[in-house]
Amino acid sequence: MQTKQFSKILIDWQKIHGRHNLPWQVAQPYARWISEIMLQQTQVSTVIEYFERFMRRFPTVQDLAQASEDEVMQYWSGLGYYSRARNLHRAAKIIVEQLDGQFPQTREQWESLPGVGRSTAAAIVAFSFGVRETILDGNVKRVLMRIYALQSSADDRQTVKELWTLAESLLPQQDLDAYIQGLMDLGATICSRNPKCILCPFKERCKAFSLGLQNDIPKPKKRSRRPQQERTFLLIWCEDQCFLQKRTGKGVWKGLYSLPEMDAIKTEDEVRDVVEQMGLTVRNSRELEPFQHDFSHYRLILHPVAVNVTSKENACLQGRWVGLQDLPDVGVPAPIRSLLESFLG
DNA sequence: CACACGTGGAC
DNA sequence: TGTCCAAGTGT
Repeated sequence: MQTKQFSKILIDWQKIHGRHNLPWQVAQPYARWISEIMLQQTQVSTVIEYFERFMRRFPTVQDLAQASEDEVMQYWSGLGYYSRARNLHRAAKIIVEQLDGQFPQTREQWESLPGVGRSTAAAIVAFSFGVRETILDGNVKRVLMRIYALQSSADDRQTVKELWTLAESLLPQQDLDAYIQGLMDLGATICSRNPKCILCPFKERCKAFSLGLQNDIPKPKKRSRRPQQERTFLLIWCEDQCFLQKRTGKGVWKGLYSLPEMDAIKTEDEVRDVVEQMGLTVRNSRELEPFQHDFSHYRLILHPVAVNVTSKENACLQGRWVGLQDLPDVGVPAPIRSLLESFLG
């Protein structure tokens, strides 16, 4: 297929059937940057509310740079992949303090900021400044691999390299934003995992469709079985508040507030000992129903133990006490939020 | 370079 | 219930 023909079909389709009223569809680098980061590995329908709330609280890069990390995490709470929020905050400080509040205007400059890779950088400069750069996200990979019937794995190093080259070669001279948006819209709404080929503007030209291979491309990636981990979570509570600690070490949920944890499944007595060692006096305790939470790379079985203590006063305790009313103002992992809401509510 | 990094929805 | 995976990046 000719480059010009490919882009014309896509742009014509996008203008009629694509998405035009998403809240970040403005030619402003700040809004584009925030939305692109939020949209990494996250669906549009999930992002919309987060984006609008985030932009109300941090309308400019200066507002974001000046905010505390805790507050940024609060606004990201529930979205997942929290390194995105930490990197976003770091990058905002760099833009304000080192770049004099001026946004980069090239893909390479954006890529040097934390959390911004090639595809995100390309989307930001293309949508904000009309720079002729291509993206290559999951949508674009799927669309191109099907249209050209590329049967290798979408993660294959050589294939990815070829896809970047192919995507660049297909870039039009006009209507760049409709074209890029069209690639993503087509991938998200038509050329999805279970493609709706009948509705596709490329149905007469798609090699995968003509070969009946649309459901086999791209090849699903083989995933090793998830290991399972059991951990005990301490609901230390007093007067309608629970004790939370900020997670700082390696592993998931860094930067969020969560319950103190212990390895493996602990008995009530072991938990009470630990709480007493924290300098608190235990009034009583009880085990709550265990539940599971799946991460992309492992399964966690949470064993909550509620421990009622006599006082919140303790100088050696590093953390904060949180009640149901405060919960919306704290960055908390999704399953912990759900546990706290049911326990405190 | 394979793996860590979250969550919720689709099937 | 299991599995896949959605506008990827960092290490």
